[in-house]
Amino acid sequence: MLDQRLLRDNPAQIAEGLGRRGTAANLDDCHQLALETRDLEQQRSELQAEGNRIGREVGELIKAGAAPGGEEVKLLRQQGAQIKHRVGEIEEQEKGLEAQLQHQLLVLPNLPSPLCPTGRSEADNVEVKRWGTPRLAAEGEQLEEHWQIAERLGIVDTERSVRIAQSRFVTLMGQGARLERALISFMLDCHASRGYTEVLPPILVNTDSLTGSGQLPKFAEESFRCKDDDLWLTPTAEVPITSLHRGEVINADDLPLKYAAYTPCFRREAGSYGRDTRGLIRLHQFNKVELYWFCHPEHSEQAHEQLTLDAEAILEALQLPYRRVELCSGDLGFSAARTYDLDVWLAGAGTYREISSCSTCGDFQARRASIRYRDGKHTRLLHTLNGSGLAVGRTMAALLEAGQQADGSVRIPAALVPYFGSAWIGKP
RNA sequence: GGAGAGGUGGCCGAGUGGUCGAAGGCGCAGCACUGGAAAUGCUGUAUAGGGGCAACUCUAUCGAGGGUUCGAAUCCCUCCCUCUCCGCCA
Repeated sequence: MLDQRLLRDNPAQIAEGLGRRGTAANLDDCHQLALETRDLEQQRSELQAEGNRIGREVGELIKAGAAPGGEEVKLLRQQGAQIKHRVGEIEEQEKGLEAQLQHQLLVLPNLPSPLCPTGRSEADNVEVKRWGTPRLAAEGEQLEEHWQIAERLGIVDTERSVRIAQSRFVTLMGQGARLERALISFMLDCHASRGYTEVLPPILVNTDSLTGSGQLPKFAEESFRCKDDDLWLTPTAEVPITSLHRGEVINADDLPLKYAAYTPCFRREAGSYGRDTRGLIRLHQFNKVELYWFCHPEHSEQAHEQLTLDAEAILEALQLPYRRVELCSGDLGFSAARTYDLDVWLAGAGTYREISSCSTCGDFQARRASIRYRDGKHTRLLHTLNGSGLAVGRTMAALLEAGQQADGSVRIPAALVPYFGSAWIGKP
């Protein structure tokens, strides 16, 4: 959520930031609302001060021996009642405006960081780094896509998953299931050794949690909902982890807090009909290990670099070639101020594919979720950062395509062997 | 699901209508004492919002919302949450 004070004092700055995102918003309305709300608050608090004074006076008079029913007291009572009435009226107005303002603010996205390159769409994103050598088909070699490999090896059952649930769900079988589990453990261990605290949070989350991280109110149609319970299936561990400290004040000395959380993630993928219909790329349910930092505002830029490096460490350990792309202002997610996407090389498909998205959200989520740190006498909003480390299904896809052999088997990278228990899948 | 108890400041805990944002204690910070420390003493120590260059000041907040009253932590209503016991259950 954006700062109300900034909205009152400098709406032009907000307009400029939203403009860079390509978001057109009726800020005039919003700005006006913020000013009116403040004015009403002023009026109200003056009246309340007057009312408090009268109340105190009545108390003193009675204590000093005045008759509780006497003229003097009676007059004050009438005044008090009058003020109370007016306060009530103003409060009602104020509540209405406040609700409107809140509603408008909650659907405004974060402002891009000054460091974020300006651009309109994906096409304007900036590649900042490449690692590894993408595997290309050798002469006469036909590289398969991961879903072909998986089907052939019998490690993913798509058809029966439709029976169990519906399309865009998969069931992993045998070595497929084992590989997924191995990847999760491997990633968590890796991050733990780099200073992250492992977290296994609830994956049903309440409305406040989704609002805190920015998924609600604007993107309700993206999440699965248990409508009898005010609970939703979490679309990413970012949601429960943000709320892990919702409403808290954290000692500056304890920052940064670094968490690595494995959760299944659930997304309705509304409006993606026909895209990535095969394989492990786009599912209603998928596994992800998420990295999350709560940090001091002064350190968040550096933290963003570090978090991204920590995600990249997994790709490098698995010897998966990737590129790092900085998203332009027009391609940023709702809560992000700045984002690096990591795209892994899919050898069979012959393309780079997003496998991680590492964002700094500045104080945007912290304001929504009221997460502050104590710095001496003051409490201030801290900064939150998140990034996939990594999306597990897509990692498996990349591994299958990268490790495929002429004999139809798949070679497993050395780092994963202790977890997977074998260096091969489907070795005859 | 059934029965009961309870929600007050960082924590413990007092407070049943009137200068109560809230006694007391613990914790924490500063100062004094000390060669240094402990112990002791003194002082300070919530959050949010508004106004002010600032000192400061006003308002709100005792789980949440509503009501009674000139005045509510305290009385009334509704809701939420936590804990204990029983039942069921991985």
